[in-house]
Amino acid sequence: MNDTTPTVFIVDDNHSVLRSLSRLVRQAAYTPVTFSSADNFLDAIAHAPIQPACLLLDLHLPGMNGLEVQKQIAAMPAACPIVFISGNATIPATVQAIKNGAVTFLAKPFDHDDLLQAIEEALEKHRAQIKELTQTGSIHERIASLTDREREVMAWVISGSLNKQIAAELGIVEKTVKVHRARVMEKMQAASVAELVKLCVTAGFESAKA
Amino acid sequence: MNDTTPTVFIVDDNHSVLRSLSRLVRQAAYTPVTFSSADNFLDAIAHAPIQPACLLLDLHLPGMNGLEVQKQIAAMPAACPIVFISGNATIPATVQAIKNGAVTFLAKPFDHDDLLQAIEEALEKHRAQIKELTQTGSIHERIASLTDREREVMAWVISGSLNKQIAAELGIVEKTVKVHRARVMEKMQAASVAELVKLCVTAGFESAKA
DNA sequence: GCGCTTATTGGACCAAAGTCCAATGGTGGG
DNA sequence: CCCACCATTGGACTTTGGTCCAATAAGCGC
Repeated sequence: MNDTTPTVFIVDDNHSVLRSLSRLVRQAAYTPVTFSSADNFLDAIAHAPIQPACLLLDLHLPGMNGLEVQKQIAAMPAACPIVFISGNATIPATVQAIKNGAVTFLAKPFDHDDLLQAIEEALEKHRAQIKELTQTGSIHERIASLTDREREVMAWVISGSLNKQIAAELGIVEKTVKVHRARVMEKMQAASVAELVKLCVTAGFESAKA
Repeated sequence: MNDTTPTVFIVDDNHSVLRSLSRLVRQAAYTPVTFSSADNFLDAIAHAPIQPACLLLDLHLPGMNGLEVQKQIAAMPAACPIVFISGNATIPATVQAIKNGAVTFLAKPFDHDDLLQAIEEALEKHRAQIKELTQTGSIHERIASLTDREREVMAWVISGSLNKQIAAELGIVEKTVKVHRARVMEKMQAASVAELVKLCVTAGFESAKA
């Protein structure tokens, strides 16, 4: 699993389809990994390391609908983008799939170039997703390293409150606020209030304000 | 045009379709406004006031494709959400429509409830869009009221730079930076650097940093 | 109990930011 | 030519923030 070629997961209950898709993917210099059922796939990726990948998913699967699979994958942190494939797709299903974030929906028979293009788009999307995730993840770690009091002080700081106002709000002395504030800046690795605010915005940390 | 009932634009080249859709919309307590060609519609909304609305658009139009219309509408500031309608839609067209932001894609024959639900979703989306727009619009106005120099100083301020650093960067004295800075805070109606940063973030104003 | 973390506060001090005052020079329009 | 706007700077002063030093007290796990 330590190769540099992106992984392309393929889930289809038809083995001959799996084989031909697999061959196409391999020829495009990707690493195909096939599954004949949704459950197998979900089990496999649940514990897999995060790396650029995408999923070619048949809409019609025995037992579990493709849209169901999509929903479950979307709930995972580093959810990989999905390219739907189906022989007899309906408009409503297509709409649902795309609205839920699928990269595209290919109706069989499809052009091979369309598939490769879709895969590339999906991989690019996943790369951006992973990058985003590692960044915000790092910020969340820093926020988690704060004590409750420090988080509380930070919430007031990024709301633009003065130290004395924060002190009054928390019922403590301004000096104490300064200490917490200094710890916050240190732990958050922010050199200025401006940077701190940006970190909190990208991490979705809400500011206080009574 | 000063009613409180949301407007539902309907564009279709088939007059009987227009009539029946119009009737449906009216029964749902919305105000239908019909157009038999895309050009007529585009002309009409180009100068129309901004208010909650949505568009029921036939994919197949004489002269201009529905997706083309979508593209042109998307380029407008307060673009209203689109609900596509088509009798013989293809999967690729559906994918494209949704990826470009359409609320949904209804294939004829469709359930009346589905249409009404789609309209409601589109209107809700537009309301949020308008709200967002008025907020960011107000911020953009304030940014526009700044002089070039003030904008420049603001870019450095929200990057977390100290006054003396900004001064060095712009080749001026710290005192001058203070003056510009004060003007920036006043014009931007920001009580603190934290607020200023948030305003710039929501407006998409990028911070400096060599 | 001892050590660790956390929250709290004090004092002294410096750097930075904000706020008044006032002034000069350039530029463009009426 | 005068006015309005803008960028620029100076001085004096207050407020605020940041940084050292150090200390006390509560809670918690081994």
